Amino acid sequence: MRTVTLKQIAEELNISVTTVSKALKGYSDVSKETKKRVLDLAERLDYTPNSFAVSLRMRQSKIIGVIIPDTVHYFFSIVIKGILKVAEQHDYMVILMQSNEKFELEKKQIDLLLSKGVDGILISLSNNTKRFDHLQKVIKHDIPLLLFDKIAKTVNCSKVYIDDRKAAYDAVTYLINKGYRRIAHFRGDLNPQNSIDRFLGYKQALLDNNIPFDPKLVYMCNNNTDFDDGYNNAKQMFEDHGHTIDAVFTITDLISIGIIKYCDDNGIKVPDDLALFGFSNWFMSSVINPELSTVEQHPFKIGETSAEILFDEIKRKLNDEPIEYKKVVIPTELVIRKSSEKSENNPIKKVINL
Amino acid sequence: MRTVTLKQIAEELNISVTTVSKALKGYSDVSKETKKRVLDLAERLDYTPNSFAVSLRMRQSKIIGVIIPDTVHYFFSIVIKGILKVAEQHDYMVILMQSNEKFELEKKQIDLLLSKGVDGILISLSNNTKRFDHLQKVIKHDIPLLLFDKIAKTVNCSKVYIDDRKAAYDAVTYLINKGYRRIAHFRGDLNPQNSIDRFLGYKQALLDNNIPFDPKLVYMCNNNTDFDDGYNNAKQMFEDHGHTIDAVFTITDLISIGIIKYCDDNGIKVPDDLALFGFSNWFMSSVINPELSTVEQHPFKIGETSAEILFDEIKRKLNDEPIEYKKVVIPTELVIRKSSEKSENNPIKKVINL
DNA sequence: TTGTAGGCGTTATCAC
DNA sequence: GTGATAACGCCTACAA
Repeated sequence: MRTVTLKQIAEELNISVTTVSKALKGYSDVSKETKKRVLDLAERLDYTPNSFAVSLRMRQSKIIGVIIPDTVHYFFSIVIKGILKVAEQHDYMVILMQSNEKFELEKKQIDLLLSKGVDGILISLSNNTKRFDHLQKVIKHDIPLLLFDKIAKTVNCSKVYIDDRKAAYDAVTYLINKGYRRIAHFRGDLNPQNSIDRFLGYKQALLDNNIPFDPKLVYMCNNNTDFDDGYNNAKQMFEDHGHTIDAVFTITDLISIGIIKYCDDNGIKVPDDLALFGFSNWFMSSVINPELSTVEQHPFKIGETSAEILFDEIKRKLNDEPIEYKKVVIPTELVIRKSSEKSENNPIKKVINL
Repeated sequence: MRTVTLKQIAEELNISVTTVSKALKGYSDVSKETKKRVLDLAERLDYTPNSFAVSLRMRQSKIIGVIIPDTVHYFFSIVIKGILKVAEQHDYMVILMQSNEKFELEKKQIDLLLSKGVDGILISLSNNTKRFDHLQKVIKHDIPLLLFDKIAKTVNCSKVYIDDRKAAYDAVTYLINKGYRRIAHFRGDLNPQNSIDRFLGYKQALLDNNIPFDPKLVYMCNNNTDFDDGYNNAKQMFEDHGHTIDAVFTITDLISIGIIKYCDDNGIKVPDDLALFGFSNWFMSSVINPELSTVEQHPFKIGETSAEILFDEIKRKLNDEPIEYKKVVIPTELVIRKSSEKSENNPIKKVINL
């Protein structure tokens, strides 16, 4: 099917392209009658403007780019959902790319998005991104840019994230208040900021409660922080410390779930023998046995907020209004479930706002 | 930063735009020297072609559209990963949309993608899509279209899917061969084809093994087939039938996981009191206790294959080669885990190719 | 080997 | 109220 253009409508109606264009866009200086004729014909021919031409002319693509480390990730898939919802409301489309945690790929994808002329970019950095020239480039091109979740503090643009340190602090404090004393931490890689911050929050909570920090109770999850890390580290921990550990605070729910598995396999009872506290509130955590206490990050909100801010910046740029970069910290919440509650008759789920 | 165009390069070098264009595209009829000068300057100015102009001129966007019912879905997030991988290899970008299982939204999104001039569309239909005019429109526009997973048999285009009926048949047959006789089925909504097909496979397996089909053993999951459906239906089932049921085959892993939860809460042992067999091999199923037997659908393969076929069609269309629609059935596999194995010393995981 | 000219489809300016 | 014209940036047949 040959796609229909303004020109065709104009010829059919024996009027000029200009008039057709104006009629279609509801300009006031078109007679009611011509306007009706144009609209009718356009409707009948199922006219849709050629978006390449519009974009070329208007210097606007109505597309934003989104780069995340991985689509197969409960957290990110919800963030995406939030972004898509807001994009839709703003009549925008979303190009999605995943960096697979590779810096080089991320860099290339930024270039691709720039060359595609997207109106803005949302990105959650890969764990291996330590240089930010590619982000500077976006800024230099004057394309609105927003970092979410995995952010870089030194880059000058808007950011949406959570306070990992506080969230971890709250979780560990909760455990301490519950009476747990020897609390281990299964942390993530040394690099990513959230791994560092959650560790620092853990440490601070101990110190603020006069519990000595023992580096021997900190285990590193190198394997991209997955299930096996939890399982294997649990094994190691019990070898190292016998059953002297009260509780474990893990950088991610998945790690806790690995621990649960190890405990299941070895007749260790959660939470009675070992309490667990995860991070992220993956769906899985609410259905596993025992249900896992964790930190809710509100990924949908993160996605929504990020997109809202980006669209605001896009609009401002269009109107030549000044843009001030925003830093939004999405509040987290502790989700208390069975894995951290020793006594039997606790409520299954209560959410604590801190 | 003002973005640099061919014209600017041309002016700077005192040559024509044409020559610059040719040089950049490696045409043979440009002197080595001019070519070098152009390339150098382009490099230095960080020239990138304006993709709107290119698209307008070439009638190609280098973008494909993907519509899925929901991003927050283990299966689809892996499909997306497969699509993104292949798209990247083909130098294509992907616009992602989600229909939220709404027909109207799906329809609107098709229009948006068409108006955006995407080179092809991959779609997994919403459960509420019963009319296909919007798909016909895509075909009429001569835009390559491919349906995956949730397909419509009557639409004339390429398709990638699994044989739900056979997969269900295999799963239930497996249970029967294991000795289970009274096997219930928690099915999905009446409409979606996969819900119907899995039910039919279940039924057929019973009949082929001389086990009478008892409609009372079929429970409907209306609530968008989620965790609660499994939990509540399990409750209902035990009320209806006491402990006379051997096993349950569920339309989705999540339903099985709801059942596991109910059993946990009520002292019913899986698999000893009740065996379970799910569908989809969600990640969760491998870490829950007991690990869940299920059907592997190979979503990554589905994504890859779908994208490959689409790009092939896009290429053929460009070259005016004939296109023949493909129907690819991705083979499924049973993943046997603990939830279906009564005796204690079975291997934790074995994959059976059927 | 280089350049001229036309056109992709749309929009904006300005003259009639 | 209407339309001619130019421009967005690029590509390419054709002329020089």
